[in-house]
Amino acid sequence: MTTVRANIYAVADRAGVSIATVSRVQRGIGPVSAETRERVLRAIEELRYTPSGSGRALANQRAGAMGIVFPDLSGPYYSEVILGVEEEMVAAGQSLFILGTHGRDRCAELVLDLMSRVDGLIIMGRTVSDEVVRALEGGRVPLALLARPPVDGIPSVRAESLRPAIELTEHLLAHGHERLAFIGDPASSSDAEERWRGFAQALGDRAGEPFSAAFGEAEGRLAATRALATGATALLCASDELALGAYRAARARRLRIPEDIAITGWDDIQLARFVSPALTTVRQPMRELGVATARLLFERIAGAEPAATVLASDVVIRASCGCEPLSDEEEESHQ
Amino acid sequence: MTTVRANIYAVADRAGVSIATVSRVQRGIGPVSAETRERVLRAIEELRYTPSGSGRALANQRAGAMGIVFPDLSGPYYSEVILGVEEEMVAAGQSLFILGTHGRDRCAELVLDLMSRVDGLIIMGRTVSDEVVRALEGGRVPLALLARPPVDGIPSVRAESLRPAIELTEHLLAHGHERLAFIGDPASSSDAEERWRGFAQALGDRAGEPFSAAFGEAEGRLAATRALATGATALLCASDELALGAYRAARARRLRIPEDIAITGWDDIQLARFVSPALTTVRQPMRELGVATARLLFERIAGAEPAATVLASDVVIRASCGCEPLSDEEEESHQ
DNA sequence: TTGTAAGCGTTATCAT
DNA sequence: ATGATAACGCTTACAA
Repeated sequence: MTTVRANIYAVADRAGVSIATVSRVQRGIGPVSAETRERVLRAIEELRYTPSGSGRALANQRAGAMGIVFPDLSGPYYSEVILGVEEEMVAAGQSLFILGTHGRDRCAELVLDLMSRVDGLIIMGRTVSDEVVRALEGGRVPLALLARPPVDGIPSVRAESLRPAIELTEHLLAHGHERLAFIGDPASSSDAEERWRGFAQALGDRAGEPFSAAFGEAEGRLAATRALATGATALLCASDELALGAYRAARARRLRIPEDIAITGWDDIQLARFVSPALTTVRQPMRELGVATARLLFERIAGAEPAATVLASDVVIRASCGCEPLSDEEEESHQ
Repeated sequence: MTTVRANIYAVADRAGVSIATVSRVQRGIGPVSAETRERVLRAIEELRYTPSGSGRALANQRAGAMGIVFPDLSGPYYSEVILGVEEEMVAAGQSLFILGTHGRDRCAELVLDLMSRVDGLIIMGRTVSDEVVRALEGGRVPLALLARPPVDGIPSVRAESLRPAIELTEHLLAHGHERLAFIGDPASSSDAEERWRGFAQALGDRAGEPFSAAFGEAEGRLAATRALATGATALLCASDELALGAYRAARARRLRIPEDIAITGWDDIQLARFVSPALTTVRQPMRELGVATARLLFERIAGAEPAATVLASDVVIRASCGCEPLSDEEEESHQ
């Protein structure tokens, strides 16, 4: 089954040349006579020769690969961001390793192992602690952080959360709400934490406490139920998924959205446009987050010291906050 | 910035032993005296030594990595499947490369390059032609196919489409529909092709022609508009995204779903439960597809000749076909 | 128990 | 224009 692979010596033998010549022909560099090239190419073809990645990596002293460590691939957010990274990497001729931590312990070992196979590493979100990040840095290859704040000198790319959170909270206030509640766990990620901070900042001493919930529809439903029990009339949720849970909690209580209870989300997943009423939320530039992080990593590898980047996020007003629904045309223009 | 990395010689020097001993200690195999081990471990720690992946791969004659080639990461389907692959790979101690083709040409080169870095490769969907697959096989490392039919002797894992397509079509027929239309492009993937075949088979000479559309909401809307113009009263869509497009086409025509027009999807994305009316669709075991393919690949690498696998898909009846909506409790039991 | 030395498959520097 | 040959960093007989 596993065909024995032809190596550069086999090709050289077959073509009656040295391995150096084969290497030159293979990579299309250096001086080779047309006739020799012809012979070598034929041998390569006949033997179906492909250079070994590890041999090449060893000789080049570079793996030609990068890695990304992410918490989970569930939901549209992570996959979109990773897709951005992937496209940028491939465009730069690099292969991309992915490693999901899935809340696993011992993932530091896995990250370390991954690190030994790449020329650069992206660490996304709350996968490993700042401590581990510090330990990793300087260890082997350059790091870039994604969707988390910089750690010491290690730059990161993330989307802004504070300003949109304030804006959204003030928007709910402007709708006349007095009892607002925050659904989400500030401890779960730096993004969630910043959204909570914006909420609290806009509300001052009226902020109360967050109704803690991990990301996820079921958790959102539970937390929202608790919030509703306190008499809240507006729910600012840290993710669209949580908001969907809140929708269900509201329905279970026979509350109308937005008349009885206003709900907002975060991320602008496809679903946000389709639920009824359409969800007011915040759009993050997911793809761009990935692209920008890949570029940041390249710069670091090249020896530059790029600054941390914060990309803009935009509040998308739809109907769940109490505003008039957007027309289809207005929706289109958002795409 | 890029710290020079300590290699096995540096550690050996520091500990005053040979590189063989360092290697033994590092991997925890072979006889080493407690005292020596101690010294070596200290040196490893002080120098922050991690074995080079490429050096190791070269000496071991195995990369310790696998790869997956996928068409795109958009939508929940691909990311879920890839997540299944990733988890299984990591559980088996393998790293995972991802390569998206995004409809690129010249991706055969990229695949070839990837192949030279891995011990096994998963090829998903319509990324590369059967021809290229054949050329790849036997070239270097074992292959496993995912979401496409086996090619020659190369086994694959996929979800059944024919039976559910027939079942769904008959269900629409049972609702009294006489003019059914298929939305989707049978040429876009083997899955779509099989769904069309099931549709056509159940309908016999009443099947007509498919209203071709790539996967995607916008395409679905266009194709559905054309289908509606022919007087169709039931639309079987090859994906949930297409079905969402069909929803919009129906709304634009002021048609009620399901009273005036029945619509079904495929995939059971999260959205399917939230649109109104809830979407009747077909659920594929996405995660399991990934897991099963990873296992298949491992078996092949181990020298076995595993058979192709077809996993079951289930029709999920909701409201868009004309049935009574499921209660929340019934929904839960589906999860 | 430890060390020596021969690969593993490339690239790159010299000679020729 | 081509060919020896020495890295690259590791694993693994085989010797001591």
